[in-house]
Amino acid sequence: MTNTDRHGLIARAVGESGSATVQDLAELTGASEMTIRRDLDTLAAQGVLERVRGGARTLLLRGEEPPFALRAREAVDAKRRIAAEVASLITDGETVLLDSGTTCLEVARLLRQRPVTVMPLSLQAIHLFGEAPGSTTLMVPGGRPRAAEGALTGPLTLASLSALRFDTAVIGCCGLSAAEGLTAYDLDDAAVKKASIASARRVIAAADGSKLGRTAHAYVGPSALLHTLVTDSSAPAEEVAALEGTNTVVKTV
Amino acid sequence: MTNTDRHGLIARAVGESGSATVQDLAELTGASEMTIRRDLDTLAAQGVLERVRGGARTLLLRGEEPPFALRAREAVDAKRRIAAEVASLITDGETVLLDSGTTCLEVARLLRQRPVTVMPLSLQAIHLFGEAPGSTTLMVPGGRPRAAEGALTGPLTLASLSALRFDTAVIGCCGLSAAEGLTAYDLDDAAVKKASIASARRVIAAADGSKLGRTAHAYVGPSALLHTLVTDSSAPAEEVAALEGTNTVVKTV
DNA sequence: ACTTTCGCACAGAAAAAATGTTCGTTACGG
DNA sequence: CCGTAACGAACATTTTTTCTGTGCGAAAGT
Repeated sequence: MTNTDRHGLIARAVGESGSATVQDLAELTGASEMTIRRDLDTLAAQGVLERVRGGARTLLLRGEEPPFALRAREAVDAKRRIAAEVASLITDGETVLLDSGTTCLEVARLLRQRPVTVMPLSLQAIHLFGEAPGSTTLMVPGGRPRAAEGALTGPLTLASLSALRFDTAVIGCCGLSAAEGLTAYDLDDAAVKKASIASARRVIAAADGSKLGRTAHAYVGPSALLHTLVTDSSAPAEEVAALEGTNTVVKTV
Repeated sequence: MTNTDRHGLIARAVGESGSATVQDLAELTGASEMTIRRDLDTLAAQGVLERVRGGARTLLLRGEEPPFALRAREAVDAKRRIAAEVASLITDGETVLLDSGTTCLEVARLLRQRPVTVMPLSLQAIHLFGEAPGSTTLMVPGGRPRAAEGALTGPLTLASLSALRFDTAVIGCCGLSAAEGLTAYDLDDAAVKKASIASARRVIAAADGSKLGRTAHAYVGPSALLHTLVTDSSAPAEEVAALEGTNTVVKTV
């Protein structure tokens, strides 16, 4: 049991039951209470949960966007596979616009060292490219970083997007359905996605199955804007069929 | 002797004599040749020196800008002191534009956790703020990162600057004299500095003594544009006097 | 006032990084 | 084409760092 495993266990336990005491978690993981306290502090700092005296409480159940650190723990395998497929759809030499979100971050990992021009819309992805200046050309959009992930939003971001054109935009989403279209948790985020789609010749959406058929608050646009959707086999079949009816190519990995 | 010490020794040895063999360096540092090879690979990746068969060669003596990783090793103390003084000149609540360069990076370290709004012009500084989202508000400018430091330049950067106004701009420079004005190594960099100065109400230059009286290729503007100059005691006295004659307040730390 | 929880400080344990050695492979100079 | 020096991969060892548990006094809640 590594510390990361334990963190995962704790995050899941707290997330499922809504809250947990330090004692419970110590018993569950086999670690000492002191260790659990340290873990909880760490996870609280990451925005995974909220620290309360005696234990911890989940941050969900409030209609808010799940914290990035929490989302990053979910469906990692599916995201990796989806990202691999997306990366394979991108040809060397292309200019690529990379949206924020955990799936797109995986795509960023795969694009490193490849001869493409990339403009990522999150600080985390920018870090990835900035640290290993390989054959990839990096463009940084302006903006104000939002939340733990550092998703760039605001007028500067929109201005940067409107000044450029891309071969491909890789878009993540919080909700997607043929009926309700593409939706995001945050209005600013939605505006950025809208502008991203507008400045790319080809739009690839990367969304694991849990996103399909779901609708979030902020509307981005109709699903017909997407040229390709890459998802996994957990996607609801009827939703996939409906999306294919709107001229979107659906690839299931 | 830590590995960092050894890296410093190697960098200095190669820098002074122009080149060195693996054997020489192994003898000098007391480490094995394998370790030296690994060190040289590391330093080469950082852009401190160039790897050649049998040893390493300096990257200087070619009229180019000294690599960032090399500059970062020089005059660290002076830079820290200068940065501390600059940070003390900035009031809580201000909006601050932070130029690229090693000295400004030190200022960035000191501004973390302080309640100010900062827009750094280098990726390295953006990383600093991005990782510890304290009470500091971060703004990211657009642009193309240049060189190892990730100094942002280009039309996107200029557009970001022209869209905003700042209370204070902290400017680093490669050369500064009362007669020749403010100069930079790179034309793009100079353009960014020019725009930075234009969009700030107050301009603070941070330059250790070695920069004063020196002139680089790209002209930014007259020294009178600077409201305050923070430098250290190694600055040539006549140059300091001349700058004070152009309405610039000079602070020596 | 009493109990529980916290978190610091230290010591030991575990993990990670750095280093040295060996040895087969590769590049350069005759 | 061969010999020599240099290189770098793989492994063992050492060093450093990080993680973890325990004891104890302080702080928070009841």
